[in-house]
Amino acid sequence: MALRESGEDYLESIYVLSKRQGIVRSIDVAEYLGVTKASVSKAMATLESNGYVEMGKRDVHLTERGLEVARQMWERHCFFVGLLEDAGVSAEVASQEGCHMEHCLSEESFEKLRAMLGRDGASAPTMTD
Amino acid sequence: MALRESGEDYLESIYVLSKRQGIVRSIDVAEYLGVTKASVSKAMATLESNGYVEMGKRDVHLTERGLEVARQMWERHCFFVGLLEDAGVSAEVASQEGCHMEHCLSEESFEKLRAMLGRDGASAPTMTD
DNA sequence: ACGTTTTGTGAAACACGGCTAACTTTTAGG
DNA sequence: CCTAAAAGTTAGCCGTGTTTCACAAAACGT
Repeated sequence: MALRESGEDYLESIYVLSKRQGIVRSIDVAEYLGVTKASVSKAMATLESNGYVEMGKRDVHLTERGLEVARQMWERHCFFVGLLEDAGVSAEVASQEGCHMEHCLSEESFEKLRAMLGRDGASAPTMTD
Repeated sequence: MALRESGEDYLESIYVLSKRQGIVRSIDVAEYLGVTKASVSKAMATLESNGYVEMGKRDVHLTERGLEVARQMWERHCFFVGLLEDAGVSAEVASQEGCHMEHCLSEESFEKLRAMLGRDGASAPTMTD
């Protein structure tokens, strides 16, 4: 089953939160994404059944497969946020809007775009985003 | 009621088709977007009740309000498709993916991005897209 | 160790945006 | 004209992703 935009967002947030705080619980994801814990619970069940995450008693973590997606999303997030900020968009708005742009492109198109714009990760947002 | 991504797509397609052929019928929109005529019928009812389109007996046309949105979407479409094509993405893929990117940014952010990348419409796709 | 608070889950509902199928209305050919 | 095809509408369904509300389970302070 293919990953949807919302699934990618959940994976990305687990990735970011795990770098920030180590162990990630559902409630952390809910707060980070601004959804209810029930939504996270349901989403995690789906992601687990598709092999993207594993759920312990009180934590969630990415599988190899989930990590790959999460890293890719985060990389794109950084790219688009950086691009928008360089264009003069506020950090807050850039972060919000970059969140949507990161799901629009195929891997191939993204790489081509990044190559052309020559933003090879040097200006990635900090982990505190 | 705020316009969703799909609503913007409908408006944009009416705009493009009206330039191409003058009068636009629901069936034309359905074919252009690859959805059923039932879907178009439903969407038009919503768009009409929100003042974006007006429906005659056998045609649909944009109101002032709808036209403004449609033009803006088309402008962004051209921008993103051109950008991706310049990056080496095929016309077909660029058109598909640009279709999604055009809904991600606020007016303000888009203008800033366009200003920075200096693509002031010179390389807009042709109307036959 | 007990009770309270925090966290997670389950059921039911909703909005959205698609679909099919059946129907009506309009158009157009013979 | 009259009928057949094309276009439009309506009703009902589905999948996705939310929500709220009630409840279960775990963690924690005293």
